[in-house]
Amino acid sequence: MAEISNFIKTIMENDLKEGKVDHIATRFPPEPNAYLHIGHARAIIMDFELAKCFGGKTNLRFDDTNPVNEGAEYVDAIIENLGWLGYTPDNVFFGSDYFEKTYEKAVLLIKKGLAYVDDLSQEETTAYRGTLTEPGKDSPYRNRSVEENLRLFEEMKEGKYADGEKTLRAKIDMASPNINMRDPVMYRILHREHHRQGNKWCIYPMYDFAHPLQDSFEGITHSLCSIEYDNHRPLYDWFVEKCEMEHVPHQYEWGRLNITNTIMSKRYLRQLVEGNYVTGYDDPRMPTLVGLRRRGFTPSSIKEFILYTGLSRINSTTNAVNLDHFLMEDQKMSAPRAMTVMDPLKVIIDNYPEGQVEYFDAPNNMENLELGTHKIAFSRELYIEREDFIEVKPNKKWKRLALDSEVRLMNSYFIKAESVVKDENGNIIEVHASYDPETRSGNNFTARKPNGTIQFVEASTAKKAKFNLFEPLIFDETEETKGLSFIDRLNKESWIVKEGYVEFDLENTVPGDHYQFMRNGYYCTDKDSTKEELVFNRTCSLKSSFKPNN
RNA sequence: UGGGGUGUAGCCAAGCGGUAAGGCUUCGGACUCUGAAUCCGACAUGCACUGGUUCGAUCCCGGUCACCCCAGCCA
Repeated sequence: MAEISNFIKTIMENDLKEGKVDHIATRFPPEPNAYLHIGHARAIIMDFELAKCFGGKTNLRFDDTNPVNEGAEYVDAIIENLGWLGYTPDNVFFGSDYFEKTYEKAVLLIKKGLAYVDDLSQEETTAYRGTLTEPGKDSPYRNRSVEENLRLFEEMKEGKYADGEKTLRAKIDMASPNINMRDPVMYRILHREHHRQGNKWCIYPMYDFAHPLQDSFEGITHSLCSIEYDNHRPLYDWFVEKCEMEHVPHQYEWGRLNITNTIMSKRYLRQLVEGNYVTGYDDPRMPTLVGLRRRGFTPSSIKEFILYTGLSRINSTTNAVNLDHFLMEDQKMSAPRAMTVMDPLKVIIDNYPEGQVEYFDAPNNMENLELGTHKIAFSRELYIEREDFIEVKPNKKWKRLALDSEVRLMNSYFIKAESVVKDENGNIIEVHASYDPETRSGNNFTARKPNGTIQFVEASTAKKAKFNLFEPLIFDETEETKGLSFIDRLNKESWIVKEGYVEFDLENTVPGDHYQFMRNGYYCTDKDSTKEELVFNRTCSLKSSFKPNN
């Protein structure tokens, strides 16, 4: 695995060296309200790998301080995804586990005169906050006595007030140029059932108040988050200090990772699912972990991608080919290689005995012979890829089949195309060819060089298959689509299904199996496969230096 | 327009005062029972721009420009 190296690691090294910390502890804090995607994978991998570098620990902490959208089904999915990536948290905690302790800290702040109960409505709060360029003004309730605040907060907790009627706010500075410091709300009233706490609470702490406390309770040393929280760091530090936290965690930010032409925001992902633009969160075109998995991405390919991509404080958009590269790197020595025909054209070997079928032993992976061999059938009737045949060779660079020229059928014989049969519209429906027994695979035949090597499948034994050829969801970014909503920019032609054949050997394949279908690229068996027909998702293509025009 | 963050090649990204790592992409060439893979080779006199300090600046200082984030009782 690639060695991890980035500015956060340097910070950790220095903190350790300078004695600022004596251990490293990180946490991955998802809110259980969405499926994890590749962006989360980066956070997970960084949190775990960075801690691992120093023999530290990493907690999984569900940030469930807002009962509105959160649910247990996401908890299980997140734990499962983490396991898939190969990580076992040292602890699994819930932010809601700390509600009692968090409440006590809020009381402490009230007692210190640093928090107050506010009666302003939501609209009024917004108005009082001021704008980016104008300072806010103090709430008329800002100077209530400690006793009154204590009583009111207690009453909030007891459910005496309706949602939105009151809030608990930190008393900081309504004129701060940093809007996050203008008396942020610490607690809001929400008469909602919590997925773990039930109806025990009707006040819930806000992220800004809860998060630093949770980090402290757990002894987190380096609290890593994305760059948009940069503005919240002063507040994070303020709460840690004013709440007199024994352990002092620190927040560090990094830039978000985007992939070209895909959408990562949970809101948009949800729209794609709910609008039936995709078949679900595990649609192979989705950037979710379950989607990538179904498409054929492996945990190690994702890890390598993340580790090689690195990180900085810049929000970056990596080209999707980078992802493909690491998948291919991961698969090339381990995925069995097999022949397929996705757009079949019948070839009849006229000089091959009718009714005879012979079998060849083909290596599963020419570069890794340890993977063993499989049987390839050969007979008088075969299918080749339609694009691998042309009547008249366009130029000397054409490396496929053409009339009067010879190619090697991979793992079997040389064949020479002799004539074609066309239908009434002039389309080629059959190619007649001859084979040369001398050129049998394994004979080390060197007397002639073939024009090239192409794939084939034996007609009577091949199994039907469907190939989902698609791009990950593409969101056009052109001049014409500028300003359109993301859903209107969605390229709906991004899923092409081809119906063809695979070698019958793949009959015993299981959903999730990986193959390289030679020049067609890497594929993964889909769960939609049936006994009659296998379904494959293209995971990534190979590079091709073939240009049809040269 | 207040505050904060960030600008190193087509895309990521190291570098933190001593003369621009690495990966991906791209382009040549060799090899090939995959037009793949592999192997060789090429690819920033330049670090947003501009002044200054210095023997020396991508690194330090000043100015300018561009992009991103912040006005939820979301996280």
